[in-house]
Formats: sequence, C-alpha cells, structure tokens
Amino acid sequence: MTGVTASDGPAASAQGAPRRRGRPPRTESAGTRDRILDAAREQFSARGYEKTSVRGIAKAAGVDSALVHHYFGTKERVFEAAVEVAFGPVLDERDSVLEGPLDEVGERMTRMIVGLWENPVTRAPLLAIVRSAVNNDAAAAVFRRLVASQLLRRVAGQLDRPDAELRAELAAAQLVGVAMIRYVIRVEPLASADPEDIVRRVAPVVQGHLTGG
Amino acid sequence: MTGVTASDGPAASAQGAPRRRGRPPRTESAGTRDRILDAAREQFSARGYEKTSVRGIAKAAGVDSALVHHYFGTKERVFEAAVEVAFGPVLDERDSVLEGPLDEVGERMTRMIVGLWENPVTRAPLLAIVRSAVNNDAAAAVFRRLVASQLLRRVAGQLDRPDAELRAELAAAQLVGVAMIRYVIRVEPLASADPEDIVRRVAPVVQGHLTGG
DNA sequence: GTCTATAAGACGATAGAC
DNA sequence: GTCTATCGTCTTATAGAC
Repeated sequence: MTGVTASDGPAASAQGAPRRRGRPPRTESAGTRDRILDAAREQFSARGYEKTSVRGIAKAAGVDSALVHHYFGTKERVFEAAVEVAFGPVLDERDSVLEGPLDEVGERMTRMIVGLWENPVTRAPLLAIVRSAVNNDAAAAVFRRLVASQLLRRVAGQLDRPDAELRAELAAAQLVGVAMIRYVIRVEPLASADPEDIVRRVAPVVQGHLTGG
Repeated sequence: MTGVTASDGPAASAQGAPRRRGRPPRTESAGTRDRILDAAREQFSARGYEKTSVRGIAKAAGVDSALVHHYFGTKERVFEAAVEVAFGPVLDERDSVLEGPLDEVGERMTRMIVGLWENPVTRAPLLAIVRSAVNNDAAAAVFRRLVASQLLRRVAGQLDRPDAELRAELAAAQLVGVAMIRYVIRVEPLASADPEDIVRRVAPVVQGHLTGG
C-alpha cells in the first residue's frame, strides 16, 4: 500500500507537473499525505504514542485534524503507516548482514543497528517504535515483527545450534540495551561515546552470544 | 549458590516506612495512602505514566480522585512515591554487589538485576520506571538516579580503568536489553527462558564488559 | 480534497461542604 | 480525611459545507 519508503525528503517532488502557472494544484493529495506522515513520524518519535495527538500531527503538517482522520481513519493507523518506513532500511540491509563469514556476523549486525540509529532519518521511526512498544500492544507487535521475526530468526537460521534463537535474542538484547541507554534515555557517557568505539566494544560481545562458548 | 528468584515476602507495601518525606500522616490514614500507592504502582507498571490517570488510580483504590490529589498534590508526585519502593531493594543489595572478588562482580550484578525482575514485588515498580522513562522526563531522571548514579558509578569506582564508566554502562546495557525483551516486550524464547540459564549466559558477558579485554 | 463546527467525553486540578 | 461538584483544557472522531 504505502510502499513509499522515500526516505526523509518532504515529498520529493509532485508527481504531476503543474501545467498552469506555478500554482500548486489543490486537488493533489499525495504531497499532503506525505507531509502528514512526516509530521506523525516526528511527533511519535519525540513523544511516544500516547502523548502524540492527531491534532498535534495535523498542526505540524499544516492541515486540519479532520484531514488526518480522512486519510487514515484512526490514530493507530496513522502510527502504523508512520513507522512502516523503518522497515525498508532494515529489510534492505538484512541480507547483507546474513551474507559473509559467520565469525563476523556479530560485527555486521552491530554495524547495521548502530548505523540505523546514527542516521537521523531512520532514527526517528526507531525511536517511535521503541517509545511506543513499551506502552502499546500494537507497537510491541510491530517490534516483534521487525526485530524478532524478520531479523533474529534469519540470523538464528545461520547458526547450527539448538539454542540458536535464544542466542540471537541475547545478542539483540545487548543492542537494544545500548539503544535504550544511548538514544532513548541518554545516559552519559554512553550517550556521547564515539559510534566506532561502541561498535568496537559491542561487536565481539554480539559475536560471542551468537557463536561463542 | 543463591537462587536467582529473590526471597522477599510478597507484601512489601505494608512495611510502613517510618520516615517518609516531610509529612507524617496525622490522626489516621487507615492504610488509605498505601492503598492508593499500591493501585498507582499497578497502573503505572501496566500502562506507563501517560496512559495512567489519577482517576483510574483512585477508582482502583476505591477512593475519590480528589483524595489522591489531597495526599500527593500532582500526578508526578504520585508516580515518584509509587516507584520509590524500588529503591529500597536496590540500595540494600547494592553493597553486596560491590563486596566480593572482582572477577565475580559480573555474576553478582546479573543475579541482583535478574532477581529484582523475577520478584513480582520489585518487578512492578521497575516496569513502571521503564515504561515511563522512555516517554517522560521525570521518569527518565528517576532511572538515571537509580541505575546510573546509585549503581553504575559505584561499580565503575571499583574498576581501576579510565573507561570504567563506559564499561559499566555497556554492562548495564546488556541487562537493560534483557529486561526489555524478556519482561517488557516479552519476545520468545527469552521471555520463557529459565532465569538461571539467563544468568549463566549473561553473567560472563557482563563480567567481560567490566574487566575484560 | 480540504475545511469549519461540534459532538461526546477524559483529563488534571481546585474549592469547599461535612 | 473524605467527599461532591465543577472549571478549563485537552482529546478522538464525525457531519457536512464548499
């Protein structure tokens, strides 16, 4: 449906070239929809699900709140559409995590996650998911689908061990914990540490969870 | 070998702290204040700060919402009082984490945290803190005071290294991540794993963060 | 497609009776 | 100490004009 993984850009460009003098056609909806989604993503990531209001999203997007309901129906649908953009990069990079030497999968996985969090474009929906997953069942389901099913299960599939899934999850726990402390709660000194230093310290631990012992 | 499940009595609410902040309940209180705190703890832990209402707490406690305001003033004060019960066990066990061989501090720390989460009495306020800290600055401050300042700084003080605080925080990140996945978002198979198995797998990692490399 | 207007209610907090 | 009653503000969501 949405399929618009178009990164962050505010509606890259209107699809129909305006034929009349530079006036933007009022009947165009795709741009408005994307503006609403951008605003929603920003608000959900900054405030979490509960504290974000449809009115606030509408105001930030420069439209009326009724229009948000017109496009998405309910607040929950707005949320789902807004965080869906986080799936794209993960799914794109997922395969590159899987391919390569098994004794370096920990570093590839760590680099991918840290990279997603360091990139402001992908950080926003990740923040939205984490901020909302702890208090909202729908968001928690999104988290499970994204992290557990799509990523961890595949990583576990590459380990030839009976406890592969548990290992993958403990590795993920290390990465989730770093994200929580560094990006969500922002505790120093981890919040200001050099990303490369974090990768250097964390990657071996992730690798150890996956293939160690 | 101490079992990982904490051994505290289940009813810690009746402990009647002799020295509460500033103001002793005058003539009576009939446990009404404690009933409100119990209800608040349950609601905050189940729903997080934003989604919990003073009215909902009052209803669960069987009193009027105005009475909650009478006792605590604001919703934020109710929250602080409700999660304060989590401080006691942490401060009590903190010292036992610090004493003992340095090469076993990882296991002692892991056992303490897992034990606190396995114990229903202390799990509720911990859930309340985590569920709220991601969306509420006051709750995040509580988290920093509890985890970072009170615990991590002291652990770091025992390590004779320049990067001691960063090491302690990465160790904490592993434990926070496990708590997130197991107790908050509840992803399988970690959510149903044997606590002792978790300690066996996680403790060496925590130790490695603190003193390894 | 976008808006105004409004329904219908929950929220935190306060004043004051008893 | 506990309640009723209420203020003012916020919320989600809907109806309907243009």
